[in-house]
Amino acid sequence: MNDQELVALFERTFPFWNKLSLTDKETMCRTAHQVHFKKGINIHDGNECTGVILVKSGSLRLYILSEDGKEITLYRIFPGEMCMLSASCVLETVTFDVFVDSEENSDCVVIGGCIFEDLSRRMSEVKIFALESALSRFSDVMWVMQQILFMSMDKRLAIFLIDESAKRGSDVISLTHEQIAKYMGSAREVVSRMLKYFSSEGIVEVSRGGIKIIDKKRLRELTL
Amino acid sequence: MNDQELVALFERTFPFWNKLSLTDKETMCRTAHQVHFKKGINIHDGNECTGVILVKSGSLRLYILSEDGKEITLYRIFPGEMCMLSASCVLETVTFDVFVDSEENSDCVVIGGCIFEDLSRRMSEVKIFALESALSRFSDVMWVMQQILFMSMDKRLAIFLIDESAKRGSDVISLTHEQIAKYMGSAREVVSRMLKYFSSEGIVEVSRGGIKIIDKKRLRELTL
DNA sequence: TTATTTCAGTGACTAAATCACTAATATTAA
DNA sequence: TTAATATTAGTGATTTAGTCACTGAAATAA
Repeated sequence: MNDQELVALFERTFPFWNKLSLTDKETMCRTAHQVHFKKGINIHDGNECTGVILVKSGSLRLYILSEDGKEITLYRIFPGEMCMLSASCVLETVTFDVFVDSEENSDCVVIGGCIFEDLSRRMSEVKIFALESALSRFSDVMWVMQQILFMSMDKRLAIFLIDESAKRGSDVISLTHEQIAKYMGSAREVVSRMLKYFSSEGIVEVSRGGIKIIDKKRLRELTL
Repeated sequence: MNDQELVALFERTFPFWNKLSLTDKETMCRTAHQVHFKKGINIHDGNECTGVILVKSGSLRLYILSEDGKEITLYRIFPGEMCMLSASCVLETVTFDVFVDSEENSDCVVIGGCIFEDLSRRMSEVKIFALESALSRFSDVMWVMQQILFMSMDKRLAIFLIDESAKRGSDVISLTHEQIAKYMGSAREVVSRMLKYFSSEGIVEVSRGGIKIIDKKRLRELTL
């Protein structure tokens, strides 16, 4: 990715881009790291301030982690999207630890925390953008929490499968039960058993590493 | 509460107060409602934009509600604190519904949503304040979620009792099992049973409408 | 004092998570 | 091409927490 492409990326990601001084623009371009993350590695672990991560390709998963290793996926970050919560130093009001993993081989641009922090201190537009970005994820997280806290497993799994199939534009979902459980904040065995039930009802067809939706109508009914 | 007191309240609540124009200050004072809420009534229900609520006395409870009536308390608001999430129109990025009840007879000052909205559109300081206020609650909510999702009931109850006793500065906690269950996002029966167990272990003493902490050391150990 | 409401106790049941293990399928290395 | 290893899935048993349906005790109001 050359400088021109980087500027174009920043321009469409940051609404404040054109209000920046030339020096600031230059600094951002110069200090931005282009990083490739291999599938399955940890990118951010709540301790250091990794910075603002823009996803060019692949996808990231942001989650919270319990002492005994249980993970709850808060949301996933797809190409064109951004991860603001990994820039904890920019957002002093955010005090909980999040973890970010790459789900696939992912190409990202990382803007160092202190660069962004400095910018946000000097320019209210930048600060507002950072706060709004973080806050909009609050709503995503609350949707996840409402699902976990209020909905039955069959409904949640149905919602997940419908969403996933829509997102991929395919009736085949290539995920292991383990992965699905992680995304849903549940356990593999629970997902396996529920999929077996769905399968016995002719709603899906399960095979190693994949689920095929057979009866989308029935699945939709389960989401109501 | 007279005008002078109102100004003093605004001054210590809103860091942007002194940057407001005289007209804006005047508008805020004139339009602010002083409201008394009776114990146990619903103040905000996610539909309308109630506005920014400042608590002078009493306390409010902010919670989410499931379709079948289950409540999860996100946080409580005490004198000197403020509720920004009830001003949904100011925060377009917040899309989930919250409910607010008065826990006790409470005296509040309510600033209409549109007044605050107008202000936050014109002045970035106000917008930043609104966003930061909302975002700082994000962290509170995540702490609640981590408790519900990751901790066992005995640990959670121990934490709750320790917190509550510290907050009241007393070893006697005057709450019903029902109330405790609501605060903890659990069920009355579960709380009752766990309190019975604590009581059998000599950690607490339970009586109608109250719990007395006997062995704070043991209770603290449970929170680890 | 009685009636009603509020609060707490309890057994039975259910959902989901956890544990401990087996079996099947892929992948890698010899 | 096997054999070895790793990954993925299946399953019964157990535990935890939440739900349901009910009883009884205590407080408050009529």
